[in-house]
Amino acid sequence: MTGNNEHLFLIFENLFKIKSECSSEILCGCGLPDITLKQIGYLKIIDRYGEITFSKLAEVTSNSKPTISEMINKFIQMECVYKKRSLQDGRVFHICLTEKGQTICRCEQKALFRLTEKMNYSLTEDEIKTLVRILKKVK
Amino acid sequence: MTGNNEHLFLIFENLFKIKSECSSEILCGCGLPDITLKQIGYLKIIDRYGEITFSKLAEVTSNSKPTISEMINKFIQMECVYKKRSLQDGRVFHICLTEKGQTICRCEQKALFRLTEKMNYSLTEDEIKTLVRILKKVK
DNA sequence: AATCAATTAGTTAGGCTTTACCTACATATA
DNA sequence: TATATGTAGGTAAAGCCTAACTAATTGATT
Repeated sequence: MTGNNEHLFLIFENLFKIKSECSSEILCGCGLPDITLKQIGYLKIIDRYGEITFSKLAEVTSNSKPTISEMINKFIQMECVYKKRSLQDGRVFHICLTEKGQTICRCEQKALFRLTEKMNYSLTEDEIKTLVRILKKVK
Repeated sequence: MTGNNEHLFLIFENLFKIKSECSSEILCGCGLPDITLKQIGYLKIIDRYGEITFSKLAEVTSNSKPTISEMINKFIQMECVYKKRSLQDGRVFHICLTEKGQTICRCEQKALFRLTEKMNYSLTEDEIKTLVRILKKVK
């Protein structure tokens, strides 16, 4: 029992390490070493909406509009988002993620995808089926 | 191939989600919602040394000594570390992690351990052996 | 239909608090 | 005297705010 758990721990520690190396690599590739957790959180909200106006973003993040203006200006400098003027209403801007912005907020998913690619590469089709069958049971 | 990868992705996404729920739970349990990544980084350095003096910590983190004093005072308030006066030299203090401090910087390991416990609980011994055998191959 | 006031979206200016640093100087112990 | 740590006071950046501004739209009124 304990021996098994020990083994499992070491095996999964290795897998988690591989994944976190992938995500560090992806994030480093964006060239924004000083990005903060808060900023990533806001990028994720923008990603969730696909496109969002300043007012709506102020509303959903419970911030004032000037705070959002400032934040978005910084994001534009960082090349994470861009502004798109609305055709219906000239006062309105839609905030969209750039490629880089998407990479940052989907970093963990991309890293996980790389990990599964590595598995696909190292394992046979049968082994993968067995793996899926067993791990499906874990709740 | 692609189908397999898709399956693997979903299965592991679930496992990673379970683990990250565990680590959030552990961290929330510490009652320090405003702790920063920098602070956690410094706690990990203290953990690595086991016990460390102010001067040494200033040296290894490339900070000035007053910066360390200030940081440690905050950590003491947060109940993450305590000071222990050296018996050999009354000028020297050793900085040690409290239980809470250890919990914070070993949070990811504890979460991984909880995940493997869940696996142990959900799977048979044979399944675990198969799992270990297969996953050992992933590089 | 033309116009002008009110409303709305976003910006600018200026200010506050906290984090995370610093230097210069003070205190206690060796 | 030299060394370990502490105190005082200061800086820059992050992340927030309010008040006042500009530009576009809406809608009531002539």
